[in-house]
Amino acid sequence: MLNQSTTLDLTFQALADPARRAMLERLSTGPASVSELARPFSMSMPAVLQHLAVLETAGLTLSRKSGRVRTCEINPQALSTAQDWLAARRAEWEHRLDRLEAYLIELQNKDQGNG
Amino acid sequence: MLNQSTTLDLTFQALADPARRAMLERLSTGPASVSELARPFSMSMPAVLQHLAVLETAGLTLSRKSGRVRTCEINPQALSTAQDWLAARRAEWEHRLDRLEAYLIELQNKDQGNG
DNA sequence: TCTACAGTTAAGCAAATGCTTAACCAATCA
DNA sequence: TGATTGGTTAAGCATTTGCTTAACTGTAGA
Repeated sequence: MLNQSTTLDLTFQALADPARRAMLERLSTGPASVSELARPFSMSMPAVLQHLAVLETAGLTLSRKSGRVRTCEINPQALSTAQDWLAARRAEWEHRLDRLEAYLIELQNKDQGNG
Repeated sequence: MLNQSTTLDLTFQALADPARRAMLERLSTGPASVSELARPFSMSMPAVLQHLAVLETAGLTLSRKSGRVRTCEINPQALSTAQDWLAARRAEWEHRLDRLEAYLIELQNKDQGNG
């Protein structure tokens, strides 16, 4: 098991490329072979393989080879680490904004009391 | 307004670096100056500036300069684009798994009927 | 068996990243 | 006014990334 920081590095890095996100979008509707994943792109096969390796290393996809066909699919546990991190950041600053708002309302009420 | 793909590229790319994530974590608890953000790192000032530029270009942070101090803060609208994309992917393949499960249960019931 | 298909490996290259040092500007403060 | 603080710019450099072409392996079908 890799540490949290490295997992996030690999995950966000993998998601930072439009070709890799397109592949993930395709895979999120069901498994696909390497050449099926390659089809929408005007990119050499080795380039596609490299993108798939990035996704798999990040733990976002899984693949198995049967005969001469390699079938790729989404790793069901994936994405959640990234989602969790984003949700945590969001929760923190929303909490802060809530407190700020509460403080400003409190100030306003005091002002009215003094007016 | 940039197109969706470019926004996602910049956002995920920005989030792919542990130093930038640490800065965002700090900022999610409230605004901070550049040198305050730099303090936890053994990194030159220009390096910190570059990380902050990446965050700001991705729209994840905002900053304003007053006197000689630049104050940075989270851009409240940020993160949501990334979160939305992740949530959509997740919804798609969970939907697919649900259908697969339903199909398998159906098969099982038919088998029992035939047994 | 021979041929085509699906995938893989290796080598190389241009551009992008993440960092450094050095020099510099502008706002405070003694 | 002169030193210090906070930030900025420019230039350079090693590494990584994303791609290419060329050569190759293993499987399947005629």
